[in-house]
Amino acid sequence: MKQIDNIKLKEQVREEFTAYLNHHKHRKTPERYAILDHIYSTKGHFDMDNLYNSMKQTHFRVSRATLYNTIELLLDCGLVVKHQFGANVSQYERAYGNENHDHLICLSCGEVKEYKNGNLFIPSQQKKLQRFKISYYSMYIYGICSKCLRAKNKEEKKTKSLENKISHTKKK
Amino acid sequence: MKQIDNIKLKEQVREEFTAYLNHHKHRKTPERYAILDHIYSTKGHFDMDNLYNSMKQTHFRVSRATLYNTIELLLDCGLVVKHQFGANVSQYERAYGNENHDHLICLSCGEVKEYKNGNLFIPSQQKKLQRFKISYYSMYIYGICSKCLRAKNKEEKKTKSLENKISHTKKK
DNA sequence: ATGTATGCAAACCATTTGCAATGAC
DNA sequence: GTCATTGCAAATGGTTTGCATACAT
Repeated sequence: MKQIDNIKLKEQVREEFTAYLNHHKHRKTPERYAILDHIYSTKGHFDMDNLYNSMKQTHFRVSRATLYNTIELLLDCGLVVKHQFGANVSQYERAYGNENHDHLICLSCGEVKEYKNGNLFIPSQQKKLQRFKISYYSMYIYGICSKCLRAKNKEEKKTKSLENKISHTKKK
Repeated sequence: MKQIDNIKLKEQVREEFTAYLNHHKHRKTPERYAILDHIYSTKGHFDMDNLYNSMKQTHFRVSRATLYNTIELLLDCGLVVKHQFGANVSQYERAYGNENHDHLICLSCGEVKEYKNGNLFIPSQQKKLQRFKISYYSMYIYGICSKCLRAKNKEEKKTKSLENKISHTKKK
């Protein structure tokens, strides 16, 4: 069932890409379709290194240069979205058939989690932006994740009990 | 009047920074305060090159290494916010006393505009994020700005009239 | 046949790092 | 006096670029 959905999705996406390539008079090379297909074969975020390595393992290896070229096209036609959370590498994510979601980024460990918001982007706000044609938006919420919070609390407890001991000793 | 406000703001910010430095047992060097002061002397976005060059022109020159060191501290204590819109350089922005706003980023010309939203971040949503302690958030809205939209429309009109002429000629 | 797209390797450039000298504590 | 911080210069590494070759049109 899900399998079938994904095949359908891939077809739709391929068509959209073809339309884009035609309209802009770009060539329809096998590399470009292979990359698109590969990106739409997995969910979640990826970076160029991920993509390069995982494609190398398939029968279709493409150069890094082509990867960068093609991702540029995919960004331009809106099939892929680019993120730059604090780290040095850019992260990418497929955009078609991908529900809009925010990103929770932990400032401590750097982990990025998706968070499906309700309908954050209220139509009334779109009105105010008449003079700006919105393609998409990204919401990044920075903070401390539960795991790091717990670790931090532990740490503080330790420090406090240590401080108490010291002041206790001093009093003596 | 505004002058005075800014002086007050700078004082508050300096105090907050001092508290942070004390708490983390970092040294209170003149460079660090000079950088903080400089950042809070101007509004809007800046990148490291901007900052470096504009500080070079004042009596207080600091090295790039120190700039990067200090900005790290300022990010950590929340006095500065970092943005990575599509370009290769990171953009920074002072965070204290700076109303929360979204960023409209033009995919065509790369211009970044601020957009003061209402209260986008509704308390009810915070509830759902109990397990994540929010420090701040960034909303990036990508699209085409009014200037580029107009340019694009013009272009398309031109192309169409040209196409018409050609098909007209062919018919003949 | 033409010229765009690919792959490779070199170049680029923002950021990071190593280390000697400085100065905050 | 001690050791964190500064400044300089070199290193790093993701991304871009130049160019010869391949191949979509």
